[in-house]
Amino acid sequence: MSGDDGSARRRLAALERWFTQAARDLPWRRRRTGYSALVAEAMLQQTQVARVVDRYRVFMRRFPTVKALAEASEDEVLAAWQGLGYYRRARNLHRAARSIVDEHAGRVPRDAATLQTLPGVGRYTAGAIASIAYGRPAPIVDGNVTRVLARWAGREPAAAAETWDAATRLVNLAEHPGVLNEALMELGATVCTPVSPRCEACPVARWCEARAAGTEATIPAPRVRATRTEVHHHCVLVRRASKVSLEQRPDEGLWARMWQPPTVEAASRLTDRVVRSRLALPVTGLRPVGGFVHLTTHRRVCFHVLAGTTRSRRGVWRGPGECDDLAMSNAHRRVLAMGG
DNA sequence: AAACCGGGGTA
DNA sequence: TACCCAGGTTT
Repeated sequence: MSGDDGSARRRLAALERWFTQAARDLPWRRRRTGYSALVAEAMLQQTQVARVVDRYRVFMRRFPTVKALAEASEDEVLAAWQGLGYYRRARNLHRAARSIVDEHAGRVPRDAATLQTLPGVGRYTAGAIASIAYGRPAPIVDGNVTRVLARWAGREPAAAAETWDAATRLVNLAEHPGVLNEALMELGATVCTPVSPRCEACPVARWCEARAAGTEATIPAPRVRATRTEVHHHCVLVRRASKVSLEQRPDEGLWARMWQPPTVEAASRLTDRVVRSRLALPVTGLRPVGGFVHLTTHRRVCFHVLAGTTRSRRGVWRGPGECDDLAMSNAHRRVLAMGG
């Protein structure tokens, strides 16, 4: 072992010790299995811990085992994911469960390379499951790790490949790979935060180059975001008796395969009569009932909600409170609520 | 390498 | 308002 490795080991040991006493009590830390790690990591992709905690508990009660998840329908899984966003994660998790049952004897793979063959499991998620659930020395790089390592080195985040190399060196020097990996993320989430890092509470502050240079608040520099394109969704609450008509969105793109009221999409706002002319159902008494703006990462979606009636019976119909089993975005739940 | 994919908490 | 988040997939 080189002297550098020796000091690196001491720093990592300090970080691991810190984690064992500072770790938040999170539901997926109570009982560690490959399946619980898979579900948690899928939910946590681009989503903050606080938003996942309750959803994880409900999801695990509904689908307690890989087998239970594999046997569910895609619509059931999407409905359980409702409101979490990035719905492709739910479809990938569902496909991964079926792959585990069909091709891996119902056992979650233990090595990162095999894990990465599962749908929705990339290098990060594979490394997280392999290290945290199974103790393997697999590296992970997420938003937290990138920021922590950049500040530790006192410079802007390196190219991805270099960050992965650094994470690989660290995890190979760790006493407990899973503990180190979680410690790096926990540090980024609770101490080495994007704004106002709490360096006084940091177990590795005395070795931090950004701290020494006083640059911890400016690393990393804010990213430039693409501007959101504006789109207009004209949603029509088509009533017959006390029910409304629902349709399924296309297989690809925003809210793929999720449910919505009959909708006419356009680049700009349409008049009511143009909306009516583009509906599949014959609608009478069409009138506007409101609107709102829904923001996603890449779009500014202007919802224009209209209501009308029809005598047609075609399509899928649901009464108030009969939509819980259908996968629907938060925005479309809001649209339905405008129907009174 | 860059675009696309949600939604909400936070300052 | 604009930032960020236990990223993955596709082009």
